[in-house]
Amino acid sequence: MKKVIFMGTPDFACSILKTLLKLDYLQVVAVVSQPDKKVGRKQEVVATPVKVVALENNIRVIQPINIKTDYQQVIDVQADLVITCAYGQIVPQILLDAFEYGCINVHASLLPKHRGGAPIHMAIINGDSESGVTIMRMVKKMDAGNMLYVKKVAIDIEDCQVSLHDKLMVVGSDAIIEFLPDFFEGNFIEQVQDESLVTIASNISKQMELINIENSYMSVYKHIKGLVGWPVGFMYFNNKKIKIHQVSISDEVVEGENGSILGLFNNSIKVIVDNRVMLFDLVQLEGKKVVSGKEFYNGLQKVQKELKLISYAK
RNA sequence: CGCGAGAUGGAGCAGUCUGGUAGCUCGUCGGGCUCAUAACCCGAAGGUCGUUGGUUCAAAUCCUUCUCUCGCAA
Repeated sequence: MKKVIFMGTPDFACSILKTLLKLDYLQVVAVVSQPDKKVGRKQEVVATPVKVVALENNIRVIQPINIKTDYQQVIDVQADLVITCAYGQIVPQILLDAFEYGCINVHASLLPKHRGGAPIHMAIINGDSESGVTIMRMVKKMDAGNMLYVKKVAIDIEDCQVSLHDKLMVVGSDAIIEFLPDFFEGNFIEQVQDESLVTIASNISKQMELINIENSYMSVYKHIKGLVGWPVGFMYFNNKKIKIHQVSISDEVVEGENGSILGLFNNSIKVIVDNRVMLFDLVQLEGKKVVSGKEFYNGLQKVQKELKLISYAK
């Protein structure tokens, strides 16, 4: 029975943790997660998803403020292996060296592409045709360690950040199940990452949430799709922010200014992008709830229907 | 007490500044028309304008209490 420490924070990491809990040849002896944070307008203190799962399973939870200095209690746990997945802090070298089997990480991209904190978002925004999960050794440099196991998945045209996230949760769990037995046996190959192919998927910045409607059709579409769920891309309409929560493509070709609203198709508004029709299915005006394109359109005054969706304020 | 927006028939909104007839785009129901579209035409039902109290001859509208929703910031 191997003793494992799991380190992770968001929902994505939960599925990995749950998978580990099902394996009978190892025991999760502790879980490390980010400190509870104040969230939302009311600033309520909320536990991380991984912490919630750990507590449900009566596993000890360690939440270092800064693991760079606050690592001793993790070492004291005395485990054989550390598995991390979207933990959110840089793990110091002393921890990387502290365990017999070392530290391995489950990363939601096909390394060396999309190293960093937002690999799923960037895979969609980039228009990639495939993604996957890479299990790798951890080194000091972020997501740069040797690759141990890769499992791919195709990205469909309709895939958004949320659907790819869900796919990768399944793939990640499968990868763990397939890989770990061989890993403990020493039956695996380490592959060095090709540094010339590295791309960085840093966390989504404020600026990246603004959709530039002047870009090409597919890049606008993929940009919106990549931000679905969180943080959700936006434009401006009538001098207010409008978030685009869901979008579809259409083959209809039209001439006209970008952002013009042509009317409705089913429950979506038809918007001109790059001389083609794009369907905005779910939108949300600043201060309002999420509504279908149809509901949004019904609420517009006659003059407002002449207004355009634009990518700059005023 | 972090900043801000909002609550109006079943849905989404206007009307509030400048108090005085409940409005728009849909949906629903009834009827008509029809080989096109988000179909079209005629008619109908449906709202104590979120909650409390106040000002006034008169409050959706002005002041006030509370509740809930959402955007931003974290």
